Amino acid sequence: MSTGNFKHDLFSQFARVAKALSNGYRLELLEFLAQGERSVDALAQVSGLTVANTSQHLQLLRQAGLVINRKAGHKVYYRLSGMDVSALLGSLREVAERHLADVDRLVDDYLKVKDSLEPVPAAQLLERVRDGLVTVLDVRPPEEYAAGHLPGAINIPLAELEQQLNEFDPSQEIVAYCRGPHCVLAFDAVAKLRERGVKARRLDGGLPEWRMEGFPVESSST
Amino acid sequence: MSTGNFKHDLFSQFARVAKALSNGYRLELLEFLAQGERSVDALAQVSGLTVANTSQHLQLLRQAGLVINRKAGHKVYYRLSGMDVSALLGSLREVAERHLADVDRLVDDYLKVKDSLEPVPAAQLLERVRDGLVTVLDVRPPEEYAAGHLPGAINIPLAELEQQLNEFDPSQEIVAYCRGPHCVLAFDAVAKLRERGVKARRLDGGLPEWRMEGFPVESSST
DNA sequence: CATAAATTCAATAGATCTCTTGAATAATTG
DNA sequence: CAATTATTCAAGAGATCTATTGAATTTATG
Repeated sequence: MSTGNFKHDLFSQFARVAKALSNGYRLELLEFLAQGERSVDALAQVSGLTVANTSQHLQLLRQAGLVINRKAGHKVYYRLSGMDVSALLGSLREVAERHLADVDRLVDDYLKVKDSLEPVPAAQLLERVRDGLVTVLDVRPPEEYAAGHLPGAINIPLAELEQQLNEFDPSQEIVAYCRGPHCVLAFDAVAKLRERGVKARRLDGGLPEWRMEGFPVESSST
Repeated sequence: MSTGNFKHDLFSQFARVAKALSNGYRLELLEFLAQGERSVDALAQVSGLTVANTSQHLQLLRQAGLVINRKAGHKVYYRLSGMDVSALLGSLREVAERHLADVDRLVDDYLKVKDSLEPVPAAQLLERVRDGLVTVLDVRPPEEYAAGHLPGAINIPLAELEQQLNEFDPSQEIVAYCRGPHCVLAFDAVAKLRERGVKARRLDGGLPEWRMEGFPVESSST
């Protein structure tokens, strides 16, 4: 593999990492992994890929140094190799959003509410939670919530939000979050809550972004 | 291209950007472009690719939103579409260096001096330059120097350094820089200078990193 | 120890990427 | 306007990537 040309060899290695990111399904897997550790078939389920295919993608990600795995019983659990991987994904997202017209169009089409929903910055949320001014709502599936969530957040997956709407105090502001900046769950949750007259906003970013800022993360009994 | 699945479509777009980065030659081209605007055949020369091939790679980078171009006379000049692209490349570099054993080995093999050369952080260099304590040395080719360099830096390409060694005041510290964190030019320059008893160190990062920190950049008459 | 569950391995067809080659296009120069 | 220069276009061969399939491996369970 080595050509003896330092620069070329080095850049080929960098390219290897980028190549691992160059497939939509692998990026989806990485977003799931950014929520916390998951087994191969859990990932296969959420991504909609076959198990064998998921396994192959995960191995490729591992060879690129983006994820690591551990064996427990007859399951294999994968997770991100570090927070710098989340940072890299964030960088990729940002460049795509800023320079690709197609992304802009997509986001506009699907997240139309976007403009009307000024997101709450992480640092600001932390203050408000301390002052008891807001309720933090985690709308991800329970497994992801269990693997790690914002301190004090309550977990109501989007599907169940409808039923529990009347439990909310309309005077208390709700801040919802999910997997990341483009995760639709939080958008939908805020829309639903507002329809019912509940004051609701969206956190700027999801759990990985919160974690990257160095803020505390709570997790349920493992 | 659209599947109607928002998440999938969005991630496919992100993957498109990563795909553009998934080739060593394209990463090299991007590093050159991070120094400043260049024409297609200038890039073909420095990269060692044929012109047609270089053009193809550049078009792919353009479609991914990473570079933009302008036509002047019968030349086409390409440049990065923004500083966020430099940031993305830095993120990629960092992840690769931290999690890929091959990169570690490469860097160790070729940049052995690394440990003995504590690099100077950009902010620190700025202070020292103001106090007149150091001479800043740009060892890149003159075209890249002309396109932008650190304020007050003198330009002596590595090849010519040998001849001009006795011009340096041995009591004055030299800080050398080139294209980026793994650019060998600065490493070699520092090694050469030290051999001759000149106090020399390396800047932490190259011009793109300096620029990203928001420090001033000087450029010669265009 | 046989069976089941979770993951990986191996082989393959079809799609995509990359480099080369030679021609086509556009702008400049004499 | 013909010749030159810089870039892009188009087509094709060979390499690489991706999803599928079915078998192999590893660990737990009854």
